[in-house]
Amino acid sequence: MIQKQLEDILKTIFKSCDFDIEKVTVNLSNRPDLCDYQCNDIFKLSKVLKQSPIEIGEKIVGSQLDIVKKTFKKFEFVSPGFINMTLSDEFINTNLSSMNSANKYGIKSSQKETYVIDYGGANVAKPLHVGHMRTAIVGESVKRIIKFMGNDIISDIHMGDYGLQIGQVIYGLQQENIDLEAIDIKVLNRIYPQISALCKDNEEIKEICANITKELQDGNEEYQKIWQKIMEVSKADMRGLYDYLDVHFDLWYGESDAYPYLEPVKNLLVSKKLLEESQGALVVDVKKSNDKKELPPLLFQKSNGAYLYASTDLATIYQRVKDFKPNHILYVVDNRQQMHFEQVFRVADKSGLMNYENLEFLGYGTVNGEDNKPYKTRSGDAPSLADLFKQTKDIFISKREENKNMDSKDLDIIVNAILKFADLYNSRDKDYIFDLTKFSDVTGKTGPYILYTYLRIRKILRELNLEDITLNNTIYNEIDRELRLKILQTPDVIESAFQERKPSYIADYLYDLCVCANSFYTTNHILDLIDKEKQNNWVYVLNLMNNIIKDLLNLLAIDIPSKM
RNA sequence: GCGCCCUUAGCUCAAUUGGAUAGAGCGCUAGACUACGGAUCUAGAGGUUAGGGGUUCGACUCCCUUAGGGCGCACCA
Repeated sequence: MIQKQLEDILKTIFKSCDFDIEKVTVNLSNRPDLCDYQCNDIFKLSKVLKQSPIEIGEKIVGSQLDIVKKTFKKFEFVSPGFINMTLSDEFINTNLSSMNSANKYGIKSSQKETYVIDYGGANVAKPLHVGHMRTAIVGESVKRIIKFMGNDIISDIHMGDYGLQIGQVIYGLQQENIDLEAIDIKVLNRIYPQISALCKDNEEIKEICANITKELQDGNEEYQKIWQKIMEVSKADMRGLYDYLDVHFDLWYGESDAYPYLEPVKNLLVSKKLLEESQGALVVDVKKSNDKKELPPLLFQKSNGAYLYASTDLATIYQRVKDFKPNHILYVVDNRQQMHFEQVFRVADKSGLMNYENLEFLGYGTVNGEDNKPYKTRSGDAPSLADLFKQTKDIFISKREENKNMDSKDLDIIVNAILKFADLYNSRDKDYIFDLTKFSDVTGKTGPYILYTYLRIRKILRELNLEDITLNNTIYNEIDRELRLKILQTPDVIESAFQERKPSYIADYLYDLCVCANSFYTTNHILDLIDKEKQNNWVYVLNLMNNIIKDLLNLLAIDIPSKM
């Protein structure tokens, strides 16, 4: 919240110079050699006031207010229109200690709101792959960030559990005469790809599978029994994988849970006169006059009476509104579904279910291999998550002889750190290249590097008594100052990660913080310091920093091993 | 064909949403310790931000255009 504080201070100064301005923006400096923070609003102000930037700037910088002396070591105007701010030691340290004593580093949650977040999106009876890992990792982090900001958030895995793939699997099971009791995850993982491939070039079988699906949805008892069993087996398997990733859902709902709400939604659409018939199907028009390209209508009900993805998504919104009255619903889904959600959101808005702006599409990019195509194993399949975890572990172990003797729990934590940090430091909405060897390195921008930094600092802190440590107003050297300034950014970083729904801001910042920490560590010895006051101050700062690292890692759902 | 997204150092990515000299990691080169954990740190080289035009005090960022790539275009999810 440093930026906000500085903005308020600047506003006061502007006012005292008779420059009445509604909003002042302060940014982190992009010239750290010149200043810590900067304000670029003079240009805008000069346009409004029709005065030269220099005139305005000089006047502001010349302000004799007490707060200026207190806050800044240097407060300068630089042509053509920058206000450069270098913070005073007092200001830095005061803020550090209030961060240390405040709950959540002094972040004030705005008004508390209720969110529903939809991520995971696993399909029952289909093996999970890297794509599912991405939504799980991103979604879990976004969820934790929103919760950290003081909101209520309900997470829903929203499984694909009632679609065509179920019909396909039931068909496959019947073909092979597999008993209910014999259905296990191995069978499912084998059958789905088999039948799915078969359907691609056999219309007849596809038709049969579609019919089975329809009958299942209509309540066919035999199919319901098989479906129950598939659900049971599949969910148990998913749970294992998600637990390993430390990803947890409040609700394990799926499409099937939305079925009871299809009728009410249909009635709603009818009452609003939105439903039209088109080629035997029921659709909702979603065109807008300013669309560059005509958006196809949302297909609500097939000509054979069956419901689709879009219809259950609407029904799910209906259900969520009824159960939780959320202010926001967030969807962490593949970028390729953008158009689908655009249709759904428009219909939700038109029908009065939920406002368009409160439905957020958080698309994520594809996980690609080194050829820049979706990540596949050498055999050409999408690798299963379980295999991926094992492979990551093996690669990490192979990095160093000592790793062979590591505690297996610690190894699992590190595997998580490797995969999550690599995923999250990339922008959510962009594709990224999946390179396990690189990700599991301990040097460079990786999860292990962060963990290593944390652990070596912790080692020092454990040697010392942390009670009664205090902070005075001294900053001892350049790297010390750099570290303290870096730490001050924490609340601003969390805030913007929340606003943009971008965990990558946190991952990026964590890395910067650790670089600072390591640099500090090599320059300044602590344990053998004779100057106890200095030691006391540094321990205070490092302790605060490590608490921050731990909390930020937690926002990325990354845990800390006992040692590495 | 139409629409959306992308193209930044050899490779993988940033750039606080229009600000100053475009930053990191890997790789490469050269350094620093009898180690509070060297799985570290300090330097250096490396760029016409795909090409061209425009908007303005100022453009990787906005607009137009050309080229290349990815994705999507109603009875799958």
